[in-house]
Formats: sequence, C-alpha cells, structure tokens
Amino acid sequence: MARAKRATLKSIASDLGVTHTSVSNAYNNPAKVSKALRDRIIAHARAVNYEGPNPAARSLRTGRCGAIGVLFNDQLSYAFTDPHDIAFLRGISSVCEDEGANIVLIPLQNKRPEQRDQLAAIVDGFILNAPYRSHPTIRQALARGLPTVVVDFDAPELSSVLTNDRAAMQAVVAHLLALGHRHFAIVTFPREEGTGDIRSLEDDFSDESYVVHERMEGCRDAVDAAGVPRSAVLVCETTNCEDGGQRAAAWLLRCRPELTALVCFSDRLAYGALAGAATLGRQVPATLSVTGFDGIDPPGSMSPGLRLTTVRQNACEKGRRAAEILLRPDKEGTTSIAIEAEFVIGDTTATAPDTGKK
Amino acid sequence: MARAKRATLKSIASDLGVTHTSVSNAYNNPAKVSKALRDRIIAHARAVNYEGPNPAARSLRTGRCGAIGVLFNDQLSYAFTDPHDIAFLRGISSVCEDEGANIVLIPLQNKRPEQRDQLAAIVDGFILNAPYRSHPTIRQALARGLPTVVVDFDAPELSSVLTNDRAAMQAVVAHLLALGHRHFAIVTFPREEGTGDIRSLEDDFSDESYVVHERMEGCRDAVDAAGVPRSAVLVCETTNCEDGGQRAAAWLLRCRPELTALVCFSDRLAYGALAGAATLGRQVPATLSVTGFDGIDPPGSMSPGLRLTTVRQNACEKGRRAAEILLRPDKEGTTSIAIEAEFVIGDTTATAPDTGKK
DNA sequence: ACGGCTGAGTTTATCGATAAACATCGGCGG
DNA sequence: CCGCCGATGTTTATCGATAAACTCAGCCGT
Repeated sequence: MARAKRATLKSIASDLGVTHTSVSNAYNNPAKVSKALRDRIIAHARAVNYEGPNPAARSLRTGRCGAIGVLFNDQLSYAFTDPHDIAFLRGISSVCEDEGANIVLIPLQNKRPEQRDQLAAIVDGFILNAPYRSHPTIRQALARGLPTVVVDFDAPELSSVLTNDRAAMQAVVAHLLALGHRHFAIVTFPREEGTGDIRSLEDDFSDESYVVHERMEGCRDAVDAAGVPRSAVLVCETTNCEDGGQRAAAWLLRCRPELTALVCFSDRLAYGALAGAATLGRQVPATLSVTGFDGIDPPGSMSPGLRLTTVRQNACEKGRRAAEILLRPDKEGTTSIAIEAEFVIGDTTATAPDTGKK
Repeated sequence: MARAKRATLKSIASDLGVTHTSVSNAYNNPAKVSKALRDRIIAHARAVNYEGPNPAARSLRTGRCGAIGVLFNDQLSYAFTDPHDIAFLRGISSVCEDEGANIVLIPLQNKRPEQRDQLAAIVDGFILNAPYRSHPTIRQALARGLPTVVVDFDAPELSSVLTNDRAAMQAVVAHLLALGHRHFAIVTFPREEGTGDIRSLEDDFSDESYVVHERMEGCRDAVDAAGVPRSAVLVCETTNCEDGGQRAAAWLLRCRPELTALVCFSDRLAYGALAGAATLGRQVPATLSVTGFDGIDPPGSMSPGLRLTTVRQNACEKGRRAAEILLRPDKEGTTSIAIEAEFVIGDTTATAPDTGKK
C-alpha cells in the first residue's frame, strides 16, 4: 500500500483558501477564529483524515511535548520482573493518567562504546531511578538540562525522592544483633555486572549505587554501635532475583556453616535465600534468620502465610511523588521529598541458636 | 537558576566558524567531514555541554524518532497490576532494548468529551493491546497511518498477534462438560465500566472486546456441541482483579447454590473466585470447580502448591513478537502471527458432585 | 467626524535539525 | 596540459507547526 501523503496544516489551509495560522488556531486557539471558519476547518480536516497537528513539529516549536522520560538503573526487561520497579511505574502512571502525559521508557545503552547512540527521547523532563551519573545514557539525560527528579539518589542540585534506607537498615541489623546474632552475611545486588567476590563490611562501597551505599552505612551504624568488628560481617554480591538469592544463600551456608543470619538487600533476594536455606536443611527462623528489604508480596512459589522480616517501602508512592514533582511543580527550583520506610518484624528472624563458637 | 540558552548546531557552527551542516555531519555522517574538523567540533560540543542534535528537530526532519507507542485497553495504572500486561510489556521491552528503541506508554484519554486532547505521542509506530476501535485515543492512533500491530484483535488491514482464545476456551468448557458439570457460570471482565447484570450465553457479546467475544464463542462451541442450552450458562461481569473475582463468586454462589463450576476469563478472577468460594465453605475441587485463563503465578496470598486449571498463554512472547514485527520488519505489508495458548488441567477441576437436581 | 478598540485573519519569523545540490581544490591519468 | 574525480565544505530548501506583529473592517462614545 503506497502510503498517501498526509495532510498538514498547510494543505488544509490551501484546500480551504485560508492561511495555515487559522487552521492552527482552530485547534489550539479557538477564540481567535470565528465559529463558522473553525467548523469548516474541523470538518474538512476530518474528511482528509487529519487528526491534529504533527506532534514532532509542535514540540519543536513549543519546546514541550507532553511526555516524561523514565530511566532505570537496570535493564528495562529486568524492571518488568521486579515488583518494586513495577509498583514504582504504577505510581508514575497514575499521575500521568491524570495529567494526560505520556511515559517514555528509555532503555540504557549497553552497546559497545564506539557505537553509542544519542539519547533520542523527546521528553519534557526525566525521572531517574537510582541512577549512576557515569552511565552514558544518564549523562546525556542530565546534559539536556530538563527538569529532572532523581529517586534514591543524592543530587543536591536536582529534585529528589529519597527513602531513609540507612536508618531502616540500621534497624534491621540492630534487631539481629539484639537477637544475639554475631555471624551473619549481607547479600547485596551488584552495581552492574557483579564481581562475585566475598567482601566484608570493612570494604569500600562508595562505588556502589546510592541505595547500596546507604544500606551498607546503616549496617555499619548498627555493628559499630554494638562493638562488632566490621570485618566479621561478610558481604556477598549476586543478581537481584530469587535465583540469585538462592544461589548466594546456598553457597554462603555451605562455605560458612557458622552463619546464623542473612541480611538481604531486597525481598527477592530474601525469598530466594529462604529457598536456598531449605535445600541445605536449615530451618528458618530456628537455625537461620533471614531479612529482606522492600515489603513486596512473596512470589507464588512461597507459602502464603509467611511474613518476612523486612523494611517496607512504598514504591508506588515514590513513583507518584516523583511524577508529581515533575508534572505539578508547585514552585520554582528543586523539591526534595523523604519517604519513610518502615521496619517490620516478621516470622523469619529469631534468637540466634548457640553455634558453640566464640 | 536561570536556564541558560542551550547550544544548537548553529551556535556551535558559528563558534567554530564552520557551517551547521558540517556540525550535523560530524554527528551523523562522519565520512563527510575530515577527522580534524570532526574532532574540533566534538570537543567544542562537549565544552558547551552539547549532547547531540535536538531529537524533536531531528524527528521532524527525518520523520523517525526511535520510539514505539504502546496503548492498553485499560488504564495504565491497571496494567501495572496485571501480571499478563506486565509480561506483555516485558516482551516488548526486551526487543526495544536490543534495537535501542524507546517505549512510549500512552494513557487512554478518559476526560469528558469536550476537553479531549490530541494524541501527543511522537512515535514511529504503535502496538495496540486489545484495542477498541471506537475509543478516541485508538482512533487518533490509527489515523496517524503509522505502522501498527494489534494484539488480540482482529483487523485484517493491520499486522497482528493473535491467540487462539476460542479454541482454548472451547477446550476448557468441554473439559467441564466431560466432568459432568451442567450448572456453571462464566465470570468475565467488562468492556469499560461493567453493567453488573447477570446474562447468559444466549446474549449478544459482539460489543465486548475481541478477547471476550472470542472466548464466549469458544464456550458456545462447547455447550452447543454437548447439547446444553446456552440459556443455562450464566454470564457475570466484574472488574478484572482478585477482588472482583471474589465478589462475583460469592454473589453467584449465594444466588445460585446449584452452580458446580465457575469459568473465569482470567486467572486473577479465578484466584479471587477461589477465595470467594472458600468464604462460603465450598471445597475446590470437591464441590466446586474453577478455571482461569492466562497461566500466571498465583498471588502471594494463595497456597503455593495450587495448580489452577487454566489456559496458559505466553504474554511475554506476544509482546516480543509484536515489537519484532514493528522494529524488524522482514518484508513490506502486514504480518500476522498466531500464538498457541495451551489448556492445562490443574487441581481446581473435578467430577461434578451430584447436585440432586435435573 | 475622529480616535480607539475589538474581532477575525494574514504575514512573517522561527524552532533545530537533515538532505540535496553545488563549489572548491589538489591529484592524477592520458 | 586538460579534464575528471574524490574529499571536504557550503548553500539553500524543507520538515510542520506556533508566535508575534500587523492589517483591516466595523462599531462605539463623544
């Protein structure tokens, strides 16, 4: 089918013997055109299958396009497996619906450096979810100089929505310490590709994502306060999904049977860790305590009554607030919002068993 | 912060005493510019924080923008609660990642008619998920005349990805009939706002979505073949979520205790129906059979071992194929793909109890 | 009778890029 | 020595709209 040349403001104007400005006004400025002319124009436009001004041209001229860009730190196809990210998107979309704004999901460029594209997104602003400043796509987004909200990232010059990860994590670890746990490991997710090394809380995590860094600091706050040496707390990195948690838990518990608790940096990891512990015959919470982070529903494969000890955060609310800052600015300048995460004690933590050591 | 005027091709060109075309070529046509000049240009661009040509302008000129629009039949914020829709998006995003394409999520306009906006999305094509042709946003999208793929919708002039809903549903109902069920109800989701009436298979469903219509036809195929009168099969409409399924089931079973099976048009409805049945003390599958459609994981609140009798369809694959048709066209013209849904017998259907009637 | 105002359109400039046609120049084959 | 070619830039037209400034009646009050 040979695609017919589409109608434009100009073609409609010349069809009708008026100027293209009048046609434009018929759509955008009805007050500036007599009702009679406007009706003629709209009727003719329908007849030639013209459904309004070309958005790209309009956007070029006006500098606005009615869409916001959303960038995730991870692959987009990963985000659609993660209940946290999905809830975050749900929050964003609820605001966009009300405002009639489109959402542009922008995959990160993961090509080889030499063939990197430019960031093609046509948007009025960005929401950056836990971004890395150094990533080329993020850099390009920031360079646009558009209104931008960062989520779970500290950027003084930008608007932000932040969660109190550090304090929440401190509460988790303090809880475990109070239960007598002295041998535990942290299961975290990697910055990009994980190295797989086992580290300890002594190591430097300033290169990690803001979220990971803050949570590590929270852990340190707790162990420091309790006088536990940082070097005693293992840190193990794995991909942020149930499988990753399961593998990490199985491996850790095999290498270090003396561990009595696993502190997971996400619920997905924690649910995986529960499965991994089960394969080694460890009883949760009797012989192993497990904690998570996020407060999502357990996956379908877990028993339903199970309540994970975790930090509940409202990802939907994060998305909503971020979108609101962007789409309903109440004032000039940047806005920062803190969202409280809540430590909840579930059924997966208990008094440390006596390991006979130390 | 007074937003500084941003650099453009032209400003960079005049800074450097070259023409703007050369700057454009430096980005898009390196072969047409000497390496020395190109390096000068890129270096200067970096210095003035220029991250490449303005996408809106480029898009206007070239007619391409590197994004595809995705439209759901439901509210966007609903889509982010539905495992089927999420999987569908995951499929789309996996292709877009590879192709470096952005995804524009377009909320439906649900405003009052007088204040309807134009469809502002700047895209190279559309994926329409189970669309209604009559919806204004869909109409505008189709009027653009861009490459378009419809999913779960029959449109001979467009590319499409279709599932064999009818045959699959026929298998479900035939299965129930073979188990001896003669009193059962269909629980479906509404076109937009449900009317809430109880109908029967005799009624006309041609106004419903393509998906609902096809599934109804499948049901009819089965009951007709078995000689069961269509009027004996109730049809109840409710919102497509667990709560809706629960309410509908509770209500149906209270009004019509003789029912021995509920045929739900989605797994979400079915899982809700299981909960609703439980509140009335009905045992599944002993005294009530329940079937679903989709093949998603049970929600966290259900017992994990539970295997629903359902039709498994691969929503992720649907998204992937749709995106592939759009982004990797292998030929001119339209393409249609059929995706097989698979009827799977689980633990929620069994021989009909003798109800003592008929 | 006259200046000002309002409504309805028109003219012109511009948004920021890409594309096609054209200019310039040094080298090179015949 | 001529003419052609490739490499490198430049000129000009154009994508499809919006915005601002302008024209021109007709009307109103004084």
